[in-house]
Amino acid sequence: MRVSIKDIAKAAGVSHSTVSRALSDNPLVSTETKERIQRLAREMGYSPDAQARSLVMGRTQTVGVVVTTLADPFIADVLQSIENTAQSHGYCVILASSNADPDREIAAVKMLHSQRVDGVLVLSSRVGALYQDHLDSLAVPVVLLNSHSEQRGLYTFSVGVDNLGGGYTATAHLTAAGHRRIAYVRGAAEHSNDLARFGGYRRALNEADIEFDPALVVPGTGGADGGEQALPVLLELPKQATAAFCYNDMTAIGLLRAARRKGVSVPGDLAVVGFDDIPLASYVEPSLTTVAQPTGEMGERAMKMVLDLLVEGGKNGGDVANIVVQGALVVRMSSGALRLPGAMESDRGKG
Amino acid sequence: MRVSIKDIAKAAGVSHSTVSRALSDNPLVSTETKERIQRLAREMGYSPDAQARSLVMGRTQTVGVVVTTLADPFIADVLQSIENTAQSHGYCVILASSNADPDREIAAVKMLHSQRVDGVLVLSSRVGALYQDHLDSLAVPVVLLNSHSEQRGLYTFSVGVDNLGGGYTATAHLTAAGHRRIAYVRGAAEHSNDLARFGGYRRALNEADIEFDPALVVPGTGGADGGEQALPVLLELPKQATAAFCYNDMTAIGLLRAARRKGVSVPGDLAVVGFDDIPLASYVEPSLTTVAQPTGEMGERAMKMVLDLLVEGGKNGGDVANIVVQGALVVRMSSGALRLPGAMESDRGKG
DNA sequence: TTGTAGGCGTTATCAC
DNA sequence: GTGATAACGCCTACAA
Repeated sequence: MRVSIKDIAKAAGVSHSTVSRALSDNPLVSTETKERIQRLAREMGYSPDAQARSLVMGRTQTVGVVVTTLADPFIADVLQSIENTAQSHGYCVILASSNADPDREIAAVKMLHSQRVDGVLVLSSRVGALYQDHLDSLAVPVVLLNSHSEQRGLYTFSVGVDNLGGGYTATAHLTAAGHRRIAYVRGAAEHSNDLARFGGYRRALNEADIEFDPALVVPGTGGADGGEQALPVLLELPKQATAAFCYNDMTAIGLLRAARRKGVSVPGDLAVVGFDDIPLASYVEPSLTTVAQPTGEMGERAMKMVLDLLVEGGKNGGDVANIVVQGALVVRMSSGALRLPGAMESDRGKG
Repeated sequence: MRVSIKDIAKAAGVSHSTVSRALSDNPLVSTETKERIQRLAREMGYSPDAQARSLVMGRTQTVGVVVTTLADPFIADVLQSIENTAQSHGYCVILASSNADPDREIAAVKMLHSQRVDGVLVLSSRVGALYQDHLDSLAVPVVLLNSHSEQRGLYTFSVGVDNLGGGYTATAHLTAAGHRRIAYVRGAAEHSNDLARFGGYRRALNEADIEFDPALVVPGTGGADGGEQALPVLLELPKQATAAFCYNDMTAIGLLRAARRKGVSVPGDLAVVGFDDIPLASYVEPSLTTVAQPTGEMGERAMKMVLDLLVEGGKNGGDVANIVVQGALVVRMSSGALRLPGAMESDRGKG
């Protein structure tokens, strides 16, 4: 049988209100009875009922996290960090995955609504107008993490990496090494992340007094296939590129793979830099120079943002409260660095 | 303002019980009023309060999932599948990560207890006696997924891959290719998974009339470092090994890396087979032959098991109800196959 | 077919 | 200090 405060009250010969007070360490209870009750509760295996508590408190101490897919290691890492932060603040995480399917997205939001979560975090999604409306109807703080939103929500804030700065850093690393013919392999068309990273690329070129050549911008997909398809395009250029900055690591890895097949030496013939620093990046051959997204920091800051908004009301009042974190350049072999690759950085995938 | 059934009742001019019935599609309500109420509920933006409902129903429609770390792609994949299955059955998932820390493990269980989850899934953990006791105290079905338990729990069931069968398949693949000096690189010492895979290795040798040579069994760690350290040991063998079956993919990948550095050709000088089929496996050079764990199937079956136990009472009555799923050999380049590697299998890591 | 009343396990507001 | 009593939002006998 499940033991409630009433059971404890009976056993202790007091009223259930006294038990409630004793368990919440209310100073209005004599130390003696307090201790007696707390001991009793422990002995009887009492566990407070969060549902009942939320009902009367109006707070569930719960946040919802909507992810597109857990197969993406970036998302998994951020989620891990969110969960850690939530846990250490006494919050628990309800997980909902959408597979980027609009129907499931709104189903997820409805579910979180019914669960009366105190806040919501949305990871790596494209938040359309309809989705945004549903999020708004929750009337709880919403933090978009690495997400692209078409429309500003009433309760919506965001955390993301500085894509422009990252693109700049990556490209500047190549110009500093003396490259002047630097290609940019794009991600999915018209994605704001892609646009921003591209902007950083152009700024770095500009700063190095390199004239921008549209021919050096080749389309991609955001996946490895995009990088593979980019190589032949690069090879057919009248004036060869000596380096390529790719929208993300998967694109870069596709490029690496294609290069190996064609006998193009990396970094000898072509230096390559990616973006994200997924686990794969340190294992490919040559290991990939890239801009690391601070997943841990992003998850933690996003979760703390929700927590803050919970105490401050949390309605978005015009003043933008969006956080931009900085990526860090991780220099490995693919960009022509001379130093040895770092030690193995993880032992993921133990079976 | 949050709208409750009472608000709807007022607006509709009926009692709240009628509203409750109408919303749960109870046949005792006239179709007319039912439709009127349902329309009203929609217009007013009603969302049922799951907490309140659980309180009276005694069921939360919620399961807890305890993971050691989300950084492990195997765990992330299984979790994804669990969430999908839960969602399509109207359940929601509360996530708790433990980082394999005993304190956090029991904290997680307590939290899930307070949340009154209807069932719990534990992923890739070593479930010690203390942990098991806490799980038992929940008095809800517990399914251990790919976990090693020291002690049988009262409400505990399990789902896991056939490690022995997988080890056999992997090794038999090598014997079939004509190898007779086959090494086994172990995982973490004394882990039951390792023991079972090793058992499969021995069975395959036996079946191929190859005498077991203890010198061919070299220690590992379960991580890439284990594989790296294994190579020199293999090279110093008086009678060279021509193939190696590794405890898992990370071990195999470490071995591959070390081989490349030493100029040992794979699969020419040494054929290598792993276990798990993590995403990395198809990207390393040469791509890794391995035994794939059916993560999707495992997650789905584990979740369905919980669901089944929920209707059937769910106390473990002696008759073992443990599920063993089969791994599938994925032949790539590292074992000397002649056919080309498959197309890119995923585009993880879009940033 | 509908309304009334009670209770699920808490916390909070009163009196005493 | 402590004990009744009333919520919180919902479901469900039981009555009408």
